Amino acid sequence: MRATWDLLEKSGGAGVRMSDIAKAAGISRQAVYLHFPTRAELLTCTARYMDDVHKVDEALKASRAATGIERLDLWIEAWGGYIPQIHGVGRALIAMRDTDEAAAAAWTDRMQAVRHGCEAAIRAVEEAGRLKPGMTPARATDLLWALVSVEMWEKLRFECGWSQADYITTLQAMARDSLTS
Amino acid sequence: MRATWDLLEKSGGAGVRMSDIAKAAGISRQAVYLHFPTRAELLTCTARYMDDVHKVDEALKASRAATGIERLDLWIEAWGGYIPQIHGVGRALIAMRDTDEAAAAAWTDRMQAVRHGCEAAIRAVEEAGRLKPGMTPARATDLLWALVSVEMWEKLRFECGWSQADYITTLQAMARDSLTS
DNA sequence: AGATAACTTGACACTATGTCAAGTGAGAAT
DNA sequence: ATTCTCACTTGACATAGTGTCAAGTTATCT
Repeated sequence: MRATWDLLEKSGGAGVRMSDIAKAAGISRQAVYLHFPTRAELLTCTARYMDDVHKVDEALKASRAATGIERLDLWIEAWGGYIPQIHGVGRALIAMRDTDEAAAAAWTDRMQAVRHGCEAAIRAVEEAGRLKPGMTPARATDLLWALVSVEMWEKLRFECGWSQADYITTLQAMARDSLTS
Repeated sequence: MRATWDLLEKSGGAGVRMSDIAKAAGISRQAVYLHFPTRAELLTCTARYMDDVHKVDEALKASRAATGIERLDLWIEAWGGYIPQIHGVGRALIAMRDTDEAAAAAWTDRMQAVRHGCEAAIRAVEEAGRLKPGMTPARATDLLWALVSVEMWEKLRFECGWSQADYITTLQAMARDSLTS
């Protein structure tokens, strides 16, 4: 899992084969399959392992403590700050989605967790009476979720050349402008 | 190209092999290579063919005639309305990006054209003096471009279950709220 | 009658994942 | 001291899809 992590981080998630991972781990390609039945499984286990090492729960604690619009800001900062760290594995999983059922399910599952974070942030805004008029919580959650997606981050960060700091502050502003009053 | 189009439209862009396309076109798999050297080439030619058939230029003409914020609205409506039609081919090209250099270049090229549309729309807003304070044209273009990306459309349309009409009106509102004053 | 273009069939190379079988070497159990 | 077990090794193979190549067929044009 460490080898997978390193390689995917280095490559940005593309072009990493089972044989590359095996070589990096110092074992034979076949030996990898003694631990993980498929590539998809190796990837998802690696993702979970990274969550543990990064102590994701703790990192998101700060945003959970806040209320109202501040909670929205902190959520974007927390999750948006985590994206770069999981980007390699995420990219690899996203690429496998089209052909591999298990990879699709694993990624959907992870993104569902992110969605719950978005939902909670929007609920905090609503409870503070600051949800934009005409906007339902469900719709606001959808929009926020799409806004903080890995694909959006990739686009702004790499294709548009934004810095990570720009990404965070601009997305915070955009969420505030379009979801709150 | 017609067979490719049909199959990709039906499948949503995944799981369409050269042999499927050949069969649908009523020729042998190898014969496809007499017309298109690679899968990537077939896909990009099909995309261009679709642009021709759909008369994209004409469809975007309405938005080009408008000014100010109306132009932004019309641009989102025009391009956003075209996404469903090219989605199959787009999806297939996006999926190939990671492994195929040519596919990556072809898709980037197409998206660059969309970017120019975004740029023009933002310029119209700026010329009307309605660009959000603190927002540069470049940054606004980046944001609009990311907002109207195919990936964002897929997420809202399929993963969130929005209707096409919802997608258009909500994105228009979002762009207005976050990019204009 | 012959040339040409658009095919056909069949075989093959390549890449990557995943499987299988037989063997090896180190440490634990007895 | 022997045997057992486990984590590995090597090598071969199946499968799926793309792309290539060679040889043959068929309709049409000259």
